[in-house]
Amino acid sequence: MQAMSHPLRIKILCMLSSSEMIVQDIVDAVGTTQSNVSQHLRILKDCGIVAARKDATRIYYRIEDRRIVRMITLTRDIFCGV
Amino acid sequence: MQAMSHPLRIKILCMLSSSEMIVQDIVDAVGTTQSNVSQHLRILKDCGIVAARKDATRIYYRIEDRRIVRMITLTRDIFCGV
DNA sequence: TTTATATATAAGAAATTGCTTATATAAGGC
DNA sequence: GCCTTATATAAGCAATTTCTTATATATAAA
Repeated sequence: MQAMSHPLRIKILCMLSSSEMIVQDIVDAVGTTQSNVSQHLRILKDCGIVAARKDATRIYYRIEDRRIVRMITLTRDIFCGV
Repeated sequence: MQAMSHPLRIKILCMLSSSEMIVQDIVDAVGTTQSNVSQHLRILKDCGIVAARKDATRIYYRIEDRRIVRMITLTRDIFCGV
């Protein structure tokens, strides 16, 4: 849960809860450095919250567990107004 | 969400999700100092996650929002095995 | 084989968080 | 009033987290 509770990581998880994304698109969307995003993704991956698949040079990240998606949705409902 | 994601605060919220409690009982249950618990409770209160009511010298803490309870329950389901 | 693109990792400074210790406040009992 | 109990707050150190900068790896393209 601590892994999910960083503003940037929540933002990433919100995006990933609708579809998988490659790193570069996440970088563009959140507006920070590639290195920073990579490090946050690693934290999420190490906890098993996201999974990655490789396609040539690109790496797609996604949320595997449907319950994590539910949790993100619930969080958004509560804190971003229903 | 960050406010909820500290081990001790999750423990406190788990307990509060079943019933309101006074500070001293929380202190006894989690096994740390009174000061430490007070500080964690303040963080939770400042975010509006818990509310307090006073009865003479005792202060009862509780979770007001049912959705917070749902969130704690969901978290427990996910991370403590269904 | 060199270059460019996509991503990951390492290292260290800066910022934040958490805990401890000490003190403050408030209420009740003597 | 003074003592005790319940709780809160303040200050400072320790630990953790975050971001930046630099470098590494891997694949594709030229």
